[in-house]
Formats: sequence, C-alpha cells, structure tokens
Amino acid sequence: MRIVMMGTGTFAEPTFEALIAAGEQVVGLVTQPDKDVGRRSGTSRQTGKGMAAIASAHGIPVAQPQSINTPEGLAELKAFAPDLVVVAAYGQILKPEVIAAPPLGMINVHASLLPKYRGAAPVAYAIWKGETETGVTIIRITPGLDSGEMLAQASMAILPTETAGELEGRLAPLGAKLCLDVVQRMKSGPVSGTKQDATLVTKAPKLTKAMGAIDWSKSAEEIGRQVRALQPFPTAYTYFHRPGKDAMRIVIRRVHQHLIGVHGIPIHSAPGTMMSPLIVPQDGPYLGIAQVPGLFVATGTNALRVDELQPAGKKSMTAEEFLRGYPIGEGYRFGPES
RNA sequence: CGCGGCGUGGAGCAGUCCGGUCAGCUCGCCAGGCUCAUAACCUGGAGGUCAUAGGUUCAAAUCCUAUCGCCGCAA
Repeated sequence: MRIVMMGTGTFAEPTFEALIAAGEQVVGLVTQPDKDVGRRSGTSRQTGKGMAAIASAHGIPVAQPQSINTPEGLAELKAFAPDLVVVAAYGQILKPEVIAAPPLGMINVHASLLPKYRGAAPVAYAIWKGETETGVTIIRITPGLDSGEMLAQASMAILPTETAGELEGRLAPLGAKLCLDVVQRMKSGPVSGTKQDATLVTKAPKLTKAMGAIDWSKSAEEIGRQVRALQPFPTAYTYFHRPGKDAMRIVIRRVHQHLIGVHGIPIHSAPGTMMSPLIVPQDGPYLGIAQVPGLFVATGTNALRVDELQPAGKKSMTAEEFLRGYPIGEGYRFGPES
C-alpha cells in the first residue's frame, strides 16, 4: 500500500516517523513550502523544516506545492500514485478533487476528542475552555472541516499547568500510535467508522495575535488558561505602564493562580495593578501573611502571579529577574496599549 | 533593500535626547559579623576596553558613520 504523508508542524512528525519505523511504504511527503521567516536570513521560526528533514533522512521524495488545491499542486500529489494519504497538521483545507485522488481516501490525525474542537487549533481551545481531558481522533477526510467518520480515538488528561505546546507534544505520539494502528487495519480491508454527533460539535478556529491581548478584568483562572492556551503561539501579551514612561509590550509566558489576599495583597486593587509583597499599596484590608516573592497582578477576581515574561526587544525572563530591573512603584500596571 | 527595539561587571536594569561631577541600582558571588537558624540583617571585597571598528571633541556609555549579535512586529 503506497502511502503519502501530508503534514507540516511538529505535531505531524511522530506520525510520519512511526509510519516509516513500522516499515510502511511511505512514498512521498507533501508539506508546506519553506518560509523564510523573520528579519534578514531568519534565525529561527521556519515551518516545514522538520518534516522535510525527516523525509530526506529516509530518502523519501518531498513535494512542497504553494497550494495543494491548484491543478499543479494536485498533479504533484498524484505523481506519487498514493493508495492512501495520511494528513496531520497540514495547514490547508483540501478540495474534494484532492481528497478523491487516492483510491483509499485520506485519513487525518486530529488533536481533539471530536466532534469537539474542529479546526486549526484544537489543543489551544481545549485548554482555554477549561477542559480537563482531551485526546486524538483519527478521521476519514471529507470535504467538510474535520467532519468525517471517526476511525479511532484516544483520550488523555490535561494537566493543570500544561501549556498548549506541552500538551501537543504529548498528544502527537498518541496520535502517531493510533494512526499507525488504523493504517495497518486498512491494509487488510475496509475499516468502518462512526459518525460524529452533530449536536456536540464545537469549533476551534485559527488563533490570531489579537486573541493574545489579556483583559485583566477577567478572572484569574480564565487569564491563566488563556496564557497556557496561547503558549508558545501566538502568546498572550499585555502592556506595561509606568507613570512618565512609554508603554512597553510584554509577552506573558507563565502565570500561577492565587487566592486574593493570601499573600498580603489588598482586595481593592483595580484589575491590572501590579504588586509585589515588597511594595504593597497601602490601602485595603489584608487577609494574608505569607511572604512569597513575586510579581502579582490584580484581576477581576483573584491575584495572578506572573512567573515568566518577555518585554519587547528582550529575551524571556523570570519575574524575579524582571523585578530587579523594573522594581514596581506606585501606579504601575498592566493593561491595554493605551 | 518591510517596520521597530536592544547590546553597560555573572543576572535584570538606570544613565544616552540636554557630552565632563557616570560608571550607578536591585540581585548574585567571596570574606567576616549577628543569629538556635535562614532565601533575613550588618560590614567589607572581587568583578566592567559601557557589543566591535572608525570619526567629531580639550573631553564620549552619551554625538556621527559602519559592522556584528539578540529580540519583537508585520508577511
């Protein structure tokens, strides 16, 4: 059975490698064109690099059409003469003609418990929405977005402090195992699937930069989930305001939730107010006692402790380091740009 | 030739617009002291060609030019 792999991100890599390692006949890889990203000769951030590297390491030919949906792109796929195409995190929506190209169709590794979280960013949404469990589903690809029959599914608990990047890292091997299993079953005949329950469908659309803006009036829990969901991309951010200084954009990398008052923080601080136990505004009642160093920010509910952040033009740093360089004073706050 | 920020002792920053009194701050490190004890406190100490190379000037971290490196945004 001639198999073509279609995938781009790191999520696809374990599946690709599993197929190769299992001795399946992987005859080609279709991946996104290499993009030079960044300033001059991009130091980092390239997409498609990893997959292409794996392919060349195993002597597997690679196709990188600008769009798979053009006649040219489709021709490149057909040139591999695949019986089956395995898709994982490819990044382009496939047209019916493309899906129909291989005789056995296409299957997709999707990082959610379908029918929940159909779309481009299922892992991030699962965290953002506060799910405690997610998983991987192998589906048959149909013209609808992630709406095909489910061929296999496995679940996994979401850890309380896990970021989307970390969770995806754990889901990828699970997906690889499931996918390989389905592929091997397909070799011995048609595999039946179950339909997705249309009433349970939820969407996980592509993430945008704008989604990273933190609204400090929301609950600490919600902001915490947002930060984890948008890590490592597109990242949650806010602006650092100091009296008499220009606002500074800051990416919030990691936070920790705290009950308000427990660490000597006054109850009535406006959302976004920055506090440190060393310099606590002298107002409002205190409930707490513990001296825990750190950078605390008032939210709509509790205080949130920021553990790791990255000011514009700087590298990521711990809150401790940040506070040495930018000791908190009165009127310091996080908030929207202006 | 897309836009922008940054490079100051081991870490994070201030100082740069308005050149000289600027090499500073918060930590870390080393030694000593205090303490039952500590990431607490006190005293003392080591450590920097202020990214690099030129230029302007009596004088440059600070102004000009070029180079290297790091980062963010936009695609």
